[in-house]
Amino acid sequence: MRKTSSTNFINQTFLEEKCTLNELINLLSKRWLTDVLFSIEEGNNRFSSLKEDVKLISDNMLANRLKLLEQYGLIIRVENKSEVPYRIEYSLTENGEKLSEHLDVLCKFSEFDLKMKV
Amino acid sequence: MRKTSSTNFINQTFLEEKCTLNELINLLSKRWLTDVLFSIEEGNNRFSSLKEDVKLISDNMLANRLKLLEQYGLIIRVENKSEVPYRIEYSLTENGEKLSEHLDVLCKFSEFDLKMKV
DNA sequence: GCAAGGCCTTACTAAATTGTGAGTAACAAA
DNA sequence: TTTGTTACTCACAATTTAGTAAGGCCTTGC
Repeated sequence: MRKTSSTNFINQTFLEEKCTLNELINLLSKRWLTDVLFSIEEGNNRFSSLKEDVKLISDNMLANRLKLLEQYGLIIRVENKSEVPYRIEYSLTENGEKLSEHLDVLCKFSEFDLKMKV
Repeated sequence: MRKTSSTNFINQTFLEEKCTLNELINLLSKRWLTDVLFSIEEGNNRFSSLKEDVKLISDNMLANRLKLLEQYGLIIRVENKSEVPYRIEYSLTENGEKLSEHLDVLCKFSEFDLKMKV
């Protein structure tokens, strides 16, 4: 739970209200989040296959990042409770795909142009 | 100082090595950093004018973000010690401008397409 | 000589994020 | 009836990041 009276919170809110880019970057900066997004895009559409594909991620983090991605409308979660065995599928929304394309561009930039830290 | 033996550090390193995008996002996610970049782009090229323009930022943070931006080759710092009064100027590098353009695109995406948190 | 302005640095504290380990609910197969 | 699978949840500890307050160094103006 965040402490809404802290300077930390106030400053973040100030920046997010000034420009939505700050909110997007805040989201993207959550560890594993973009990796989960890309993994879903590559066809890993179940909790278990994501966990296998995104190496080193914990259950806790995976569940949390999936929830965030869903809240922001970047992925959708579909329950197939009738199926046996019990099965839930994730897939990118249109916005999720758009974002992924933007990230590809940024990725190329970082790969070829950004001078990395020493 | 970071503790290089922690899982936290190991995981971050793993992700950055897997894809440089993660390193870029880590950089961008430092609070105030993109705002400082944009402020320099808009012509605020001195410590004091940046401090005035990027509201609520502290000296400490501003100095740190300037250092980071310089390390990553996104801005350059020029000392004009001969000038009176003593004067230091910051400006974007070519890469800094490229990045700024990429961020503009992302900003539009976040503004028009991203569903924000409730 | 002393205060003021510009550009930081440092030590410290507060708060946020990430990781760990255990546990849950629903269903099925042995 | 115990065990296994899938998809999580929760409390807590470890780590990292951000903010605060004070001070330092250099130059100029009075």
